[in-house]
Amino acid sequence: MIEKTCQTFVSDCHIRAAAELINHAWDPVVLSALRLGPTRRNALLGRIGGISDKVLTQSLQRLSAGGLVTRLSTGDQIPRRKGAVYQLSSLGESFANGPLAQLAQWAADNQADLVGPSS
Amino acid sequence: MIEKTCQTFVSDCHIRAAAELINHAWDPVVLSALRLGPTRRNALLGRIGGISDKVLTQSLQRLSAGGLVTRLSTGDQIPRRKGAVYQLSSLGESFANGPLAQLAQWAADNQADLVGPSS
DNA sequence: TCGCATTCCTACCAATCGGTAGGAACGGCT
DNA sequence: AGCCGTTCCTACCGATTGGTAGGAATGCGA
Repeated sequence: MIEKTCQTFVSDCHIRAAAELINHAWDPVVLSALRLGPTRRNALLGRIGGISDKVLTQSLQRLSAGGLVTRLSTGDQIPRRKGAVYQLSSLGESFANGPLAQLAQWAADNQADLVGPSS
Repeated sequence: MIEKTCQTFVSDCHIRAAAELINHAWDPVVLSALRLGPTRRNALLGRIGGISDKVLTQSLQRLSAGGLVTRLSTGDQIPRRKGAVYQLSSLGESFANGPLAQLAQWAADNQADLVGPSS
């Protein structure tokens, strides 16, 4: 999908690559929440208000597969462990502290001018 | 939806507001394409490869409703005019040249480390 | 006046996303 | 051993997204 669209509009085809990282509603929020440091799943559920159990799991899986988030199994690699901890990878950190932080900053600055669908 | 989730994780709830602007796959691409200047609909269709007619229309409507894009009716306000031209509003320009450009830049810099779903 | 390109809309359709509900595997505690 | 909290999965559901196809309205040129 990406390769094909890159034949035109070459200079900005990176936008599509980056957009896929944040195309899911909760992914940016999860990444932002992880900026506060390594966090357990359940702590994320509480810190992020309104996210459902399943979606958080899927989001973490997506972000892990994309290399933005690392799962620290406290003991071994067996899933469904209790003490699993998620943290930003170096790539995820550069993303969350870079463009994502800029995005949030811009939204904060232009809050008054934003016409959200729910306001 | 936003108001409720903002009760927790307040400092970064702006991320959700900003995320809604780019939650649709093609919106960031359209905004990027408009950075090159006021463009007619059909020119956008050609410049952006792979986007469908309907989706571009919807994207432009969304972005216009959000105040990021302005539609310049060459003559009057009647829709379905031939010479309609779209351009970034000042808000859209600050968004496209700010966080969106940063996003693209980051994606270009980290291109090698990105594991896209289609690669 | 007759096409023709352009803009935009309206069905449909498949795929996906987020949500709820229920349950399974694992660890910790008593 | 028994119970509970945590992590994660599955099955279903409604809503939304993006795509295709077809058509309507407008303006332009032959």
